[in-house]
Amino acid sequence: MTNAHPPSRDLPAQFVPGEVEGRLYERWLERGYFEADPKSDKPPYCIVIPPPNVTGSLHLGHAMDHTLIDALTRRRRMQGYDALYLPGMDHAGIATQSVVERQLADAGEPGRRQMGREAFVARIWAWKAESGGAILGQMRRLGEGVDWTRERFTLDDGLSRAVQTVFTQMFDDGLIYRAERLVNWSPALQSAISDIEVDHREVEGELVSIRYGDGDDAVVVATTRVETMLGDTAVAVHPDDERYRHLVGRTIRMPITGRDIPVIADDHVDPAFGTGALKITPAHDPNDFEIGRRHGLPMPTIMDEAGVIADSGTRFDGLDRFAAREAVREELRAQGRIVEERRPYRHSIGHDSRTGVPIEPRLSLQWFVRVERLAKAAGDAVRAGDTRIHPPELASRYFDWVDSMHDWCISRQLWWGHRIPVWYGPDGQTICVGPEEEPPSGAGWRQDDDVLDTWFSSGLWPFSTLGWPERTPDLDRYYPTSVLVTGYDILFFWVVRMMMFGLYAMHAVPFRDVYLHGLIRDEHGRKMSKSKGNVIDPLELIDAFGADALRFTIARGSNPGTDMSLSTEWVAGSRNFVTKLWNATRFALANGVTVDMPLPGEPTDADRWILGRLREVREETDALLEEFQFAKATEGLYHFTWDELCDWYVELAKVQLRDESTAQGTRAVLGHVLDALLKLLHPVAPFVTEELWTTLSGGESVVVAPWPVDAGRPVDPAAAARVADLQKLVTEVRRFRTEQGLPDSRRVAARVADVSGDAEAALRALARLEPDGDGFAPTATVEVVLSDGAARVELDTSAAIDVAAERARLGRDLAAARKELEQAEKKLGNPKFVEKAPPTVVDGIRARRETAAADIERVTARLEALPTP
RNA sequence: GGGCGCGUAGCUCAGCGGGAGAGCACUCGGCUUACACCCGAGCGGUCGCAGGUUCGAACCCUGCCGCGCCCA
Repeated sequence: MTNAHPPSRDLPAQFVPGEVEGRLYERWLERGYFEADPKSDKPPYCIVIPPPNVTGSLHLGHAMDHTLIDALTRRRRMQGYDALYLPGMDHAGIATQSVVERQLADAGEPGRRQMGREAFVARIWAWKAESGGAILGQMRRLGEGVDWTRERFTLDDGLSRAVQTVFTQMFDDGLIYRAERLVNWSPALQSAISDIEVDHREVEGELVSIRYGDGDDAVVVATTRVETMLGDTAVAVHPDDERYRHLVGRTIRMPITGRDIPVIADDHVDPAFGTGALKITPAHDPNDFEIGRRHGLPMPTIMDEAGVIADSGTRFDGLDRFAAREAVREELRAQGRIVEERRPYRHSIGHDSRTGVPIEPRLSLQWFVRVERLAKAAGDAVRAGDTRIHPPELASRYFDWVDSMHDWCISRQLWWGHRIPVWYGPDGQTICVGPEEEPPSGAGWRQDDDVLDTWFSSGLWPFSTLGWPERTPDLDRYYPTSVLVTGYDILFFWVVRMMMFGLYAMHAVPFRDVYLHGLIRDEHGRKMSKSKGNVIDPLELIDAFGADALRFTIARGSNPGTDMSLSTEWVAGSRNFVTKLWNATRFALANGVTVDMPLPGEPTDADRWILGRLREVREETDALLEEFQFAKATEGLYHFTWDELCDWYVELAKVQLRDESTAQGTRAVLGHVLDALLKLLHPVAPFVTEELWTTLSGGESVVVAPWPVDAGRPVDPAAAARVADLQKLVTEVRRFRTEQGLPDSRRVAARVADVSGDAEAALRALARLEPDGDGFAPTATVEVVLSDGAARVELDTSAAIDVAAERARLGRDLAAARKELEQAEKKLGNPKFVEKAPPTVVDGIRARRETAAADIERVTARLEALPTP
């Protein structure tokens, strides 16, 4: 293999992320590693980005999406797939329009209505050009392996064509209709919004009981929105309610408006609730609307788009709805109409999820998607397993939603978005104009003013980005996409819509797997919010600790469907891990390690052990990643790297490297393990692994290096057991030293019995023991029961030992062994246990009993041998 | 009100039928030629409460208490 960049075989003492990340990323782009190739003979793998809003900047939620998607696609690329991570952004209708409107207001410029539609939309485009770049820059900082040649925007020409095409098809299929309905109206946005854009929250309001009518004909009704009485057109009671039977069919005179309204009987009135009589305001309450429809009641609208009382024919016209509430209440009070007031009265009301303003149900003419058939298909596809939801617990939420979905209001009274492709003619014609058709011209024709809900276009994202409605090579190859990665919070907003549209337009699910991650919270599990001041900016974390550290932290915390807590300390911990990896590789390089050296024909126990562990870890990592278990996979690699490779193998390697007979084999094993480990870590920590792997291997790039399918060797249980014994022995001697206050710098003469030659050399190095020379006079003995019998280390501490400390140490050992013996004997003393438990379990307990008994005997002897004070 | 989930070491979490774990924090000792962003040794928990199933329960079942989320 020829190398464009001959490796320099050594590394700076410190990894400084800021100095290498940009350079590496540019190199990856130059070489086109991230560009997909539909003509390739490799199997395809595709993930489309959940498009961030152009308004914003990357927050930790995005960083999580992006880290996980990038990890999945990088791994597949290494596994030999033609992997496509497709980037793009969402025009985010309401959010973006609001931002620009606020900018205009702040700058004291004319508002959008004064500017006019065309100028205002042009203004947003200009702003988008400027702000859209911020996110792209942040994605590069995170190291995302996206195919920039395929970047898309929900409002670009191709995607707009896709929107128009789907709209037309659905219109022709009768799946899109226009109707006057009571919709969720946001007085703040002055637009309709869909059900899921409404948050229901408890508020402290008031419940006011009002008397309508007089004398025997009086009826008391209660309401939390007194002002709506201006739009009342009936009072409803239950047909079987004796209290009101005499009133049904008669009229009752309203206070303030002086209108006579009918008393009607309707089964839906709950006679047990309140007085059993209900005021009916059909144009301003969903239930009242239904009752009004059933009884053919008039439906006067008494508020305008901004929530200001209008056309009520009363003096309250012009008052904001909340001011009107007070004013109407006071007027009623003055007229002696108020029977009771409960305040505060806690009840749940809908709020516009974007602005937080209470929703005003409003009767208006809007466009809807008839969802029944589409939602059923979306549910069935998951039931049939065509798309799998991870974690499965969240599938039930999905089913609940699709199985009881209401028609979707898709028109928005905004300007920024896909304009509804419907034209109205001078004689009342309504025609839907497809992308290949010319809109009607001539006097009296005009296009619908509204734009589509943003989620309408994001719902098409998995195929519109691949070129639909054209039948492009990309579309043929990458649809259905492989996985969708997103937060569970937009399961309904987005995932359901993509399922519905994908099945409708493509007749196939949009993705095979859906991985739903949780939210990133602060270090105490609280939601991050600007008002709490606990928001962490991912770029600051990248600046402080490097992109790899942030990515590693996110991956390590991502259990399916579960929120994670994150603090700078955690990211610092990941940075430390990256540093550890860096230094381990530096150690290898300094000792002449390269990859592809032939593994030793006669590996040492340590070699066999670490190669076996590598095999196991690689298999676990693969299995976990296939199940989207990012946290567990990452955690496993963390511990393998730190606790096994660095803490033990590298230390043992130092001994082996000093010995001619094992030095070369050790280099080969270290090279082999690091080669595989760097590859395994690359998907989550791309920068540091690239820098280390290219230096170590001289290879072109780990981005395109093959995934280590054959890493390691089959486990050698005997060798593994001997290494475990050695670890136990070393730890026990270290413990003795610590208890005796013997610093590491102080070598202690020791005589070792019943330990193999190799192990003894390792023990002496790791426990800082020196040979027993002339005049060796042991002052203490450390005994350890190992898998094949007891080992003994006699130590000459060259002074009287601290007997009290040693007595304490042995005392703890004795207590532990006694507890162990007691537990084992209790179990074995239970005949039912011996009879019913599996033999392997019983044998295990027996072995523990024997070990404990031996420990007690040994420790007791040692204690007795100690000099008495 | 319905549904889902969670209560395990000071904090954040993993473990989900057979010996209570991790990271951080804390204590003690160390600049041991990869690493002080480090090394070594430790401290720390009636696994929310109460019943039940089982030879055996943090783990399965039931109830209760507390918390979160989604939907009404």
